[in-house]
Amino acid sequence: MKPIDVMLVDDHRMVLEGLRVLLEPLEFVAVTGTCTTAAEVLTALQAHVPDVLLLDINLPDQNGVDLCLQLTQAYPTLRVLALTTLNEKSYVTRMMQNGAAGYVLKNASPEELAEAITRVHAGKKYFSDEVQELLLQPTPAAPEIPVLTRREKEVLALIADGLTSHDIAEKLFLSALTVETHRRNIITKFGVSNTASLIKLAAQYQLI
Amino acid sequence: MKPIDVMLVDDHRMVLEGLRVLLEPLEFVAVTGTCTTAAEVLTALQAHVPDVLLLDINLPDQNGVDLCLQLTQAYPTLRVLALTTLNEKSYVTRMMQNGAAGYVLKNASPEELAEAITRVHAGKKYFSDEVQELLLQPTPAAPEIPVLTRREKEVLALIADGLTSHDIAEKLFLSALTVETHRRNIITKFGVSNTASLIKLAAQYQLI
DNA sequence: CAGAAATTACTGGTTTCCTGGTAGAGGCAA
DNA sequence: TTGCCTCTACCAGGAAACCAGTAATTTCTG
Repeated sequence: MKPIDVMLVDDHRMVLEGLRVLLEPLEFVAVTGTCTTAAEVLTALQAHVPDVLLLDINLPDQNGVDLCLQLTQAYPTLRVLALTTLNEKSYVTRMMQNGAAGYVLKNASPEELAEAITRVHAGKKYFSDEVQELLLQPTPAAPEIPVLTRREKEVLALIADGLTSHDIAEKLFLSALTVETHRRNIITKFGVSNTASLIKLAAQYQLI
Repeated sequence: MKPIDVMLVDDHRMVLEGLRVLLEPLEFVAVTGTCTTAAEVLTALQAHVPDVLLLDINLPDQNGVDLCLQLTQAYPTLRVLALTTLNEKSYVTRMMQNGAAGYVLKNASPEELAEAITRVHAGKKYFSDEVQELLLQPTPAAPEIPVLTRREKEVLALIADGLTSHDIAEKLFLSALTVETHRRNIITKFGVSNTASLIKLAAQYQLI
């Protein structure tokens, strides 16, 4: 039986060499190439598309999340298996949305790597146990960040810088009464009743 | 001539295998052991102290910065060479303060690794080029964060939550005039003139 | 082109904040 | 025991913010 054709992608040569060594005893796996950059991957796949690609997320010239999308669209038979230290839900979901077939952490044992390669090659998904636990945890709801108009954003920034409505009016060539109206509208949108909690929320939402 | 006795420490086996492979061709280097945790290192060094220890910073059971101090104090002949992806000045300075003889990034070539090992074994220091550049960059001055008393912190938090001085007085069982005085003192300490910029700075300094 | 949204500005009022000053009591450290 | 710091509280007044309402003009979008 033809062994699974595997290509390795990681920005560190020592990781690539280590992977080679760990996969070498597996008779059903054949490591046919290694790359340290996204550019190298793109060039290599023009000549030869492997069955499975072990793909790090941190690459020097392009992040692995975007590269994954690019590759899985261009080569539908390719199975991408993320191999990373980044155990974060947002990375996992984005990689899967971009066509990855699996997500493995770098602390995986050779046996786990072998199983992951086998499963994704067979058309199945594979996740490290830790990653599965992570995915099962509820995602806190994103705060309802108010939508501000262009002028409101300007006024908010100046409020946060400590300017009074009178100061802001002078700076923006407006009437102080106009600024007061903008101020009122901003406060209403944030659902607060004074400047202190307005600025606190704006800082939390990184609007200032 | 006796080859340099080197021990490798990293939480990922694939990195350890990769390092082995990269160092194997070097006749003046002998890899005598590998460890994936701080506990393993401590046990191994009781039996045998190498000349040079390649030490990752992220370990599962103890961080490499503290381990470095522990090891260099217990084994004065041991040369510790940090090997990490963490290219941050604070890590570099802390590792060197804790007795490390060198700091190398994981993107180093085998030649660079060889040179680093040789130099630290000879009693010299070694830094990757990127690390040297990093060390030469000026460190931005830390902001002068005001020191608040216990009561001031309480009042500040409540101000940030949008309470008026009257509300705060009720909540803390104080006179509103007392709260006004605390407020004035806080504003003076921050060197601002209104609540908006007070709360913005407090958020920046992570005091609320 | 029409309708909606944004922007501008106003009236009149109340509430809150800020400023400058003062001072006594309690706790703590030298 | 003394001196300093923290906390408490007060006075008076002006500045600023907040509140509720209204409305015309400009810009944007479908």
